[in-house]
Amino acid sequence: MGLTKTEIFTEEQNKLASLLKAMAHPARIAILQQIIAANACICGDLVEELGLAQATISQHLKELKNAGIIQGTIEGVKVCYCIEPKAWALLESQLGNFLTSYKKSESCC
Amino acid sequence: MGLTKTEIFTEEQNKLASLLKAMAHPARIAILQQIIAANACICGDLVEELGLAQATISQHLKELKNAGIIQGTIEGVKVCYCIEPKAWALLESQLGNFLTSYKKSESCC
DNA sequence: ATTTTATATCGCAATATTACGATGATTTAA
DNA sequence: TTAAATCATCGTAATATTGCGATATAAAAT
Repeated sequence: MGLTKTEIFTEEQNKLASLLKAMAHPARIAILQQIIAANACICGDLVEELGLAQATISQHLKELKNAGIIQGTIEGVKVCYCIEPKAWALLESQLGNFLTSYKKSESCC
Repeated sequence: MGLTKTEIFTEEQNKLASLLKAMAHPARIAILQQIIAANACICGDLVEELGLAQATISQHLKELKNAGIIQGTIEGVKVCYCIEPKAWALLESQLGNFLTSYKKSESCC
């Protein structure tokens, strides 16, 4: 085996899982934080900021792109990355709903 | 290789990543939703609700437990699972901070 | 004591992830 | 045209994940 049975879950569950999966790595969290902190497109100075090889960073960026969380535009020799506002909004709403759906109750272990 | 270089990231980045990773699977999202929807401990009727084998569900529950997101208490023959309020609160605050740190700006691609 | 019920663990096969060196592609500079 | 800079992709090794049957464990019922 080794492959997730996506058929048995809802569209929403699968989508949320894939967004979370894309973020579920410290390097990718760091990348997103840098992009957000720059408050603009970041032209991959990420290799120097993080301590990972260029190929590795590129791969992480690809995963974030595939998940639709970021987008990259070619700017001369460089490529500028920024947050995809739609995906981020989806994440905020879906995750927000999910997280706030739990209310601490006393009738529990 | 194949193993994450946790040393080069902050404690917070690693912690958030591990929490996200634990949730980043449709089955585990479904499990959490069921636990939350029950608004109480759920005594593993999960095997019938989801379409996965008992061994698989047990494994997913273990991962959620290892991440500290849920806790299980033995109740006779059954085991009752519920959300770990502390972990959930951490998730809400950390993820909340992270998600709201991005403000859609126009100076972007 | 034995059986039933509910859950956990083991072992395995298939696949996915992580990391990186090497190489390729593309645009600007010389 | 050639060289430099920047990023993507390929190939590969190490490790992790997913799923499940088989089996183990432990409490309750008989």
